[in-house]
Amino acid sequence: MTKQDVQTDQIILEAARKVFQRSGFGGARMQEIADEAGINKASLHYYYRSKNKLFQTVFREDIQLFLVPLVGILRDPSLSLEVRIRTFVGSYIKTLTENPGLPLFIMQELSSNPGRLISLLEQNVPGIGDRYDEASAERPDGEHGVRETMFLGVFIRQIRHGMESGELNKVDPEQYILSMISMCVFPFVGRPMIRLLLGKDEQEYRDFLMDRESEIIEYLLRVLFKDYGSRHAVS
Amino acid sequence: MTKQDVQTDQIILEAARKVFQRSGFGGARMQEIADEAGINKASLHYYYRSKNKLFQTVFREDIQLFLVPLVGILRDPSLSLEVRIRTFVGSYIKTLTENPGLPLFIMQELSSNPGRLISLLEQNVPGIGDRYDEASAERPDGEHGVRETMFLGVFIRQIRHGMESGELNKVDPEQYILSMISMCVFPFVGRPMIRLLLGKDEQEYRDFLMDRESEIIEYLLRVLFKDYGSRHAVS
DNA sequence: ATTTGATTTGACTATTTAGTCAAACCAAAA
DNA sequence: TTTTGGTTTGACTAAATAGTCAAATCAAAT
Repeated sequence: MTKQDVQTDQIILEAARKVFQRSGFGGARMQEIADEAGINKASLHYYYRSKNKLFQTVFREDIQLFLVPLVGILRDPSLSLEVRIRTFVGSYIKTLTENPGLPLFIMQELSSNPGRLISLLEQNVPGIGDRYDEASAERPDGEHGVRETMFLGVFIRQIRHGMESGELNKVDPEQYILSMISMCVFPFVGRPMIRLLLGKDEQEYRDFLMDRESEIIEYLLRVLFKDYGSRHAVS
Repeated sequence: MTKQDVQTDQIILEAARKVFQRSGFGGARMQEIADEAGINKASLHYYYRSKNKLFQTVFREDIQLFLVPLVGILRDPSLSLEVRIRTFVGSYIKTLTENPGLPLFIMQELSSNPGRLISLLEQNVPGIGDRYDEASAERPDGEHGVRETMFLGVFIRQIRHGMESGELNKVDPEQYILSMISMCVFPFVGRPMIRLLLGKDEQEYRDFLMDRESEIIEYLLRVLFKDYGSRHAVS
């Protein structure tokens, strides 16, 4: 019957996100989440039956946010290779700047419970976890070698083509993608350590991250495109 | 009086390392550590007074292990730029292959408690945390701009020199270092997610990581050295 | 004003968990 | 064999924590 301006369940969700990201599932306390949301612990349970349920809701949203650039940009068949790289890096840096705690949280929870990701993704993309599970060696022939193309197939084929046509330097496409993701994500995962190593305060590090997008793109294109040096003559 | 073949405190330490790495400080249970070590929980407290004490011991060792390549190789004044890069990547990949859970654990704990790193390092390198602490803006002049050279100064100066002499492409040295570290470390931090994205099982991913060292070095040199293309003509 | 149904709360319970302790154990020295 | 001092253990305590519940509150509809 009652309707508030700002929905309580959304406030709770944001509070929970904050606390879970700071302390992980095991370290998070329901009381802490209630305090952060400015409500009673009993109310917390009124909205989300249990800690597990609350966590699942937060985590499901987070993982989706994290995967959007991957499934969206990397699979879009309309993009040229260079534009795809530029767009991906730009979009990922943007997402992560807006949600700095996201990747570490996801990595941590995935690491302590890898099955969680599988079951979450299975709901959207049936069969994706097949090769992940150690035990499931059996699979009908004919599907072999297709699995890896689920998310990244378009991108990988594009790189292979460019290599065959002689336009690109020789690289392992999977290694290349991993490097791309690494350079985007790690600065957020390793923030405190990097800050210390580079001797930067919070503001300096934010500025540093602002410059990062173009720097990464530069590396990626220089590594991949044979003619990059001549296209962008370096002083 | 009694001395065992394998020291109990070492067994405990390894068990604790395993559990802490899996669940973090907050999520770890003393009972779980005791089980993992095959001893009674009371014995656990006999050897390490408290959970905090045990954690500190584990974390101190881990952070040291993680920083060895950084402070060792990156600061060694005797190495040429190319050898430094090659050695660093090789050494880091090796360390992380032997301790796959290390970086995620460190990143997580550092993130939920950044002060911990400072106080640990202060013991060895007094003054290192000065710029880290938001509040400490005041510092005697003359020391400014020297702070970042604490760990990375040798490396950064070497890159600057090469750029001035025209041997190297223009890059931001700090961004370059971050990219190098990112490409080494992230594959271990994001293991479960990358495995899923690339559709690899554990064995395949291990093989994939074995090839990574040379691939990263290739990227790094190609980005940095102007003549890399001609030195290593790519078919 | 009264009713109604959703929401909020303080007080409660049950369980988990870090940490303690006295007694038992054990291997070597006397 | 007895003693000694480090080690191990089961049983315990105190504190923290997830989850419950009946009563109070509140805002809108009648």
